[in-house]
Amino acid sequence: MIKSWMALKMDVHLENSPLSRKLGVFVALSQSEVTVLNGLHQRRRTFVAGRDLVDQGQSDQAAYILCSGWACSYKLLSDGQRQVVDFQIPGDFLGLRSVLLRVSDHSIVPVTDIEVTEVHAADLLDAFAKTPRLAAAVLWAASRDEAIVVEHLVGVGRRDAGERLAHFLLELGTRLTLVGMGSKAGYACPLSQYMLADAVGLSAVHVNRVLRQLREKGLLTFRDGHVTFDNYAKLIEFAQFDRSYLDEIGPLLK
Amino acid sequence: MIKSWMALKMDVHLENSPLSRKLGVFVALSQSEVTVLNGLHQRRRTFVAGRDLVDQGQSDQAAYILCSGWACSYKLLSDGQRQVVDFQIPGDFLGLRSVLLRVSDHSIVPVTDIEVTEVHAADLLDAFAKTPRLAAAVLWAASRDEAIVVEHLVGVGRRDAGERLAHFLLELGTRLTLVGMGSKAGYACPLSQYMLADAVGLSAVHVNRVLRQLREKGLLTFRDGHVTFDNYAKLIEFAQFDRSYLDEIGPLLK
DNA sequence: CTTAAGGGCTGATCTGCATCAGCCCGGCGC
DNA sequence: GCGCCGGGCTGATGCAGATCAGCCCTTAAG
Repeated sequence: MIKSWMALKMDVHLENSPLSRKLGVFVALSQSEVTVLNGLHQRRRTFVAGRDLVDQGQSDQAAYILCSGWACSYKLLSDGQRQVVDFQIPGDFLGLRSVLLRVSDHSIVPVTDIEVTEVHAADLLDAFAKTPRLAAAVLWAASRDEAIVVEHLVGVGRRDAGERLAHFLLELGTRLTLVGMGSKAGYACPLSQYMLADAVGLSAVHVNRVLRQLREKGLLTFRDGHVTFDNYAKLIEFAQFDRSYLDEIGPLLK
Repeated sequence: MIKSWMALKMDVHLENSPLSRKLGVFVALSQSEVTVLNGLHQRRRTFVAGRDLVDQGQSDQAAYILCSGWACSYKLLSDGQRQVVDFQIPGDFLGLRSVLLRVSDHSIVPVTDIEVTEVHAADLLDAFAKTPRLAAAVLWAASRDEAIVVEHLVGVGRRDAGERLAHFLLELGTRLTLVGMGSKAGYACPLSQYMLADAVGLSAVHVNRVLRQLREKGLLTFRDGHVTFDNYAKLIEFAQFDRSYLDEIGPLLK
């Protein structure tokens, strides 16, 4: 059986990559802009699940655009604890920050086998010079990434386990929907409960229990690599989810 | 008595603003670059402590550079809980993200009376066009802000109360030192224990207890608006503090 | 066929932190 | 003078979630 979160792997048309799809939701990209964008998708590479791509403390000038599969950026503490900062899905950048800060402050590991395209700092600057609107769009994407981390911080700091998990899974669903990999019904999700635990700052045991509660409340089901929203409206209400930070676009791009 | 965190207020020379001082730690700014940078410090404004500057959900195109005083960016949950995302000190940007995302996803309130200069998106783009190195420097500053939020997330998600507080106060100390407002001995700090609590995701009561423990362990003292590092080396060890995310500079600027 | 490893799931117990309740002190308006 | 309010500080109690210890199932390797 082909895992559906890999479906795009067989079917990436450059004209409609997840990145241009994501950006295209907000900016009507002109033909030339799409061309420049596609020009970034040159050096194609693949990585296998589980083997780190970037290591904390490593110097590396390259960033990547994720084309298919899921990745995970995390930080390791010296006592072995792990905090997942964010998961990346197709259309997201990997390690953009490592290009700016000399030392990567986090590690990145593919959750599934992934396909990426390598982007050097120079390529990006070139592209920006050609189409300023694209520069603004990428800057917007980076700001959105920061907003996601901020929302994540709020969840971990101030929401209880149930709300936190629900909010997190809703956010992923919204992001996936924007690139055509999810809907209000649910989405394919390759995360283990352990990874989920490291993301929301709980123990895996507790994640398991809370998922059961969410299921029993008829809100969502997390099973066999699939998230099902059993009652989308009630879930949004329960998690106090406000999606505006994910798809609002600023004045620079209007 | 003049509160020392306001000292700069009386003494801001444009040639040596906190922002250029911060950026200058890493990039040798040329005379013309400093001139462009100072050109940003035109529309000067002041705000009084406690009155919100930017409100969650508000549309606002202006960003600010903080010249003197402290500010605080936070998010409010509908049940009244508050999560402080970060404190801003002189040399930091306020609301840069609000310029890119149409709706501000957070609120900003001055902790003390503050002085800022207003920066419109257009000014910034102008400045970038004039000196690309400055653009890279500002981009670096934005990335650093994101790294700070990420580190904050790790603290809230995976560090216990003591480490978390110690790490947080150490980080503030390092940032203040870079703009000449702190040292390894300590710094003036206008935060109440309540604000601290909202930042590290604890209750004010517990913050109070943990501060006592840190004091009794001879690590640091938080009293009368002043943080004193009683044993800097031991504190860094205790909090597992690694400052590299605050002052490393990337290949783009070398 | 056997074994081992990873993931899901569960009950029992323990603990870090929240919550509630209250006191003390200094500054400020009346 | 008084009362009030914000901030610091403390003890008692309760609970959310960690930890420990285990069982089950599926997959893959030997």
